[in-house]
Amino acid sequence: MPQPAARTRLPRAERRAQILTAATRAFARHGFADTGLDEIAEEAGVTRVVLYRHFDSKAELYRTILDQACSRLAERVGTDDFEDDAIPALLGAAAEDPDAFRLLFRFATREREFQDLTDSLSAAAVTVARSNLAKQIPDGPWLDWAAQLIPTLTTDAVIAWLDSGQPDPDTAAERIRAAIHGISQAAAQPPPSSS
Amino acid sequence: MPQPAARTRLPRAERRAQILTAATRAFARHGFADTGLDEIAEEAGVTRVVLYRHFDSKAELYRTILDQACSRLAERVGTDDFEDDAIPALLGAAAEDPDAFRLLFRFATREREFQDLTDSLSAAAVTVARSNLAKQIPDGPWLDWAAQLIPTLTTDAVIAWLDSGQPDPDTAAERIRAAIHGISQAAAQPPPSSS
DNA sequence: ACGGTTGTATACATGCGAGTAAACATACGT
DNA sequence: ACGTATGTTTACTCGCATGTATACAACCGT
Repeated sequence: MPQPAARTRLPRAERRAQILTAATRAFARHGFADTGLDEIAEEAGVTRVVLYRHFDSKAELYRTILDQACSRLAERVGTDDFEDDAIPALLGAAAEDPDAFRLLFRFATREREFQDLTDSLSAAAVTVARSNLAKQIPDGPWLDWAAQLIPTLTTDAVIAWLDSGQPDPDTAAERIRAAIHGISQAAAQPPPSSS
Repeated sequence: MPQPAARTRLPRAERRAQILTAATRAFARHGFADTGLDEIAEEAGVTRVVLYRHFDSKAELYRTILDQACSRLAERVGTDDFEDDAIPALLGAAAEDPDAFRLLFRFATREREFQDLTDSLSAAAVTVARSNLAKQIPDGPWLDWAAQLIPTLTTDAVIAWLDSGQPDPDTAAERIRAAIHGISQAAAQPPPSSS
């Protein structure tokens, strides 16, 4: 039997879970629009028909994945405020499910149809960053600049950390913190006295 | 005449150019897949049919835009090496055509069908960053990390600069440079001797 | 005033991926 | 051994955005 890959026939709940992880992996490569159902089915080692026995549509499957990812993230990092240990928490979440993290921050945040799911997240991040920076940076474009840049820098740094093989998380947290500090320092430079 | 918007009837070449800029604006909002032809047509103040009198397909239109954007970028920044004035050059290019810049770095780099157009660009950026960092950072995951992160940080910083209203470009260049420096410093920290 | 160019309107063609249906196959619990 | 749950196969339907065809309208140079 040259088919050692997938053990067929899982109980419903497990199959569902397995489809979710497989789909997350598949979507994490090219996002929603550029990932076909057949691709997902193949990734799960299953026929396209089976997908529909567990999810009503491609969109519902995707939303389920995104919901789950957001929930887990909120669970680890906290919704409202970003404590001092937010970065280690973020790294933890990313390490726990790298595909979900990549999917969320590399693709989902840019996808029209699903921005309702990610907007609150992003907006919150920017707001928090902004309020943290407000102590050091006067109101104006440079505050906007830093407040927008820092959240994306953070998630990009985490993704780069994943891509580079997840070296020591404590060091990573330290360095990401330093990078963020670098930005806020840069933005807090002596007022743009020009020349 | 309740139609003050678009002056109709342009000579062919100008119409083509106008379509290109309008399409760039439209695509820059949600990328290739999530932007319909009707949206583009409306943005150009023209019927969908007219688009096809100038371009064979949506894909060809998109590739034309991307080609142009890449060319202009290369023209300003240089293909091979990143001189010291690369950042001001990048800011200049972004200011000259913000939509194209956003389109290129926020969407096109993540779109499956067009990665052939952007991959060389991205790959070059990472390589250059890497060689620049190699002086300060030993080979290993942290070098990978910084080499991947710095290019994306740079383009994200430029986009954030655009979004915040393009305050003084010289200051911006300075601050982006500082942010980059921050990353490379962070990555060059004393070897991960760990706790 | 005429011929070509540019644009409009409208209706249609087409393809592709999502989604459905129905018949068959086989593991698994009991 | 039997019935149910799970999965496969195959062959569909369907919607929708892309792409096309045709006839009409108006501007523009000469």
